Amino acid sequence: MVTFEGMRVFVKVAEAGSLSGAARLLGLTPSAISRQISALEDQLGAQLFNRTTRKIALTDVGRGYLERCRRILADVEEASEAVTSLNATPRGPLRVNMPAVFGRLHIAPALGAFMRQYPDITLDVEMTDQFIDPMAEAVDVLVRIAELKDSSLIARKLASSRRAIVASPAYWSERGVPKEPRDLMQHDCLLYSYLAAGEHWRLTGADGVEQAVHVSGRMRVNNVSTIRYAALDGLGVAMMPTWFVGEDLRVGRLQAVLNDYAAPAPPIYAMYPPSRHLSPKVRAFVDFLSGLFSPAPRWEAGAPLAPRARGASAA
Amino acid sequence: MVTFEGMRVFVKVAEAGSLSGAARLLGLTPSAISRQISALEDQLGAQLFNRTTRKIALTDVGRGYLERCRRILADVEEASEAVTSLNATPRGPLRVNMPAVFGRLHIAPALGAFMRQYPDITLDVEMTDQFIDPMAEAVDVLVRIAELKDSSLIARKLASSRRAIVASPAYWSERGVPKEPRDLMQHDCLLYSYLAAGEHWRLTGADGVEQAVHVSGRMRVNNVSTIRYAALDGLGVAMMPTWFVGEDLRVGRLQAVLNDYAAPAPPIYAMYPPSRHLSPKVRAFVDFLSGLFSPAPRWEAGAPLAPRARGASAA
DNA sequence: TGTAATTACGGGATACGTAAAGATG
DNA sequence: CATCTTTACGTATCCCGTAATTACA
Repeated sequence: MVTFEGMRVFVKVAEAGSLSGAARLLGLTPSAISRQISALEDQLGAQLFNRTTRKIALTDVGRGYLERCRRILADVEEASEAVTSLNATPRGPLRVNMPAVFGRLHIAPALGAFMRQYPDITLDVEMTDQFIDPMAEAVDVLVRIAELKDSSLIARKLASSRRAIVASPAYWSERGVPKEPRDLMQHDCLLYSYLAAGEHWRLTGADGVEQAVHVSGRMRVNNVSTIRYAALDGLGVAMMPTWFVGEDLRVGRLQAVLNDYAAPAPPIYAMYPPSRHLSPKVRAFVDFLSGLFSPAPRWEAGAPLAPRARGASAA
Repeated sequence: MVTFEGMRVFVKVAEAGSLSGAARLLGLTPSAISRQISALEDQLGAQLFNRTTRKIALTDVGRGYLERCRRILADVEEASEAVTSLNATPRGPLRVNMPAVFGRLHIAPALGAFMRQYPDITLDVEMTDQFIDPMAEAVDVLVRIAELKDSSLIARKLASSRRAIVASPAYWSERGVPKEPRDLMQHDCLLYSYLAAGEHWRLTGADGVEQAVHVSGRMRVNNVSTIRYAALDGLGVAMMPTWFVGEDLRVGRLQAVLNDYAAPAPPIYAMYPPSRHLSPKVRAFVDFLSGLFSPAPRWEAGAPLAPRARGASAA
């Protein structure tokens, strides 16, 4: 079958007017050029050049073929450049999927800046909390808050998070502030029923020892927003990710206790299909997300965490 | 550099929706397909497919490239077909060069039939008697009357010819008919000055013995037509190619003697540049010429050659 | 478990360069 | 005689198939 390289050689020979000249231009030997042209002529079943041992001249057929070849070679070049330039500046549809609450709180407010920075990107944001298959759903980037499990996706850590023990200032004033994890057993705790272990809160002390405190309360909810509202209402103590209640803590609507104890919280990841040639739009978005949470996520920024009330634990 | 074969594989994979499927369609192994796609992606510096081990899906870049590839491959195909179809039916400009006298006598009268048989051929007839370089002059076919000499051209013999000893019936009546070559020494011979050996006529008898007869006369001309007119006028004996005086002999304006002796005359050749792929228009014309003179050229067709007058050699 | 994609490895086809021959100005 | 085209020949490279690996349904 006729080959791209054969066409290029043919055009070069026609331009140079000789096989030897084309050979010099292409950095090959005349024999290689001769064979290329012969092969092309055989494949076409027609003579492209009239040749003597001294000179060559295009045939009528060759002249017509030359024009077509020039056009085709230009098209090939243009196609390659289209790909690489498409690849150079982020553009085109970008489909991202993120958890609803986290997305609304920490990503959505910044998307305007992203859209302004990359005017050729069309953003399609979907917020769902269940994990999805990015290949099947044609999603380019996935934001997930979860411990990394084996996956066929590339995961880039955007931020870490921790859980805080929070309640409203009114609640702490009324019920007292716990000094140690076990004090929580005396409190009305708001339980997150999505986790099976919802009734045990695990806290790791400064000494590295983890304690599991059995907590109880009158409300069990599978929805973090409901828990937050309950906490704001002074209905009890909640253990919530800092990314979720960071603003509440900063403005003092909620106050955190036992800040010397660490509670595990899954990090936030951006995930995307693996490929040796990462598309610029995906790279741009992931870089954008990464910058959003570095050097430190906003929810960890300086803010009053602890209640001012110093009352002892309630009776 | 990106290759047509790579493009074909890419399109097939996109159509099949899987590397394995494309491999089956193309009669190759999945590994070959995988490498082809990987190489294409490397050359373009961009990902064309999102892949898992189970399925592949075009990227946005790949979708765009696919369309361009389809277009390019169609153009390549069309260019090849244009060449082969152009090459299939004789068409286009055909430049032929032939000797003026021979052309006018034996080719020109038949060109009408040729033009009607090949309506797509544009004929450009040039009549010159000197040999030309078909490459330099952009001539496709050359008709020459000459002994074949080393040449870079393909020569196809169209017809053979011989020389005849002719004079007008009146001349033979007046001067008598020669019975043997040496009788010619007693005649007024019309000499052709183009040949250096014009003053010796070489005749080969039935026994294969060649005799060189020294002839003389009062006219020496470098132009066969002038010699013919002189012969018609009864001015003397001429040795002329049968293709030139065939008609005169047939109608009896001239009569030939010594018909048992053979005189050498160069054959008629069609010549054209060598090429492994002979263009149809050239083939058509050469075949046409060949048919024109076979099985026997008109000038050798049955005709009265010998003078009826049986008078002995003149004194 | 079966199928799909990828990678390592060995063998064969392809294409190059070198060298020589033929030819032309 | 210098240069251009073509062909023969040896070699290096490329590319394919086989087989093994990994991943996914």
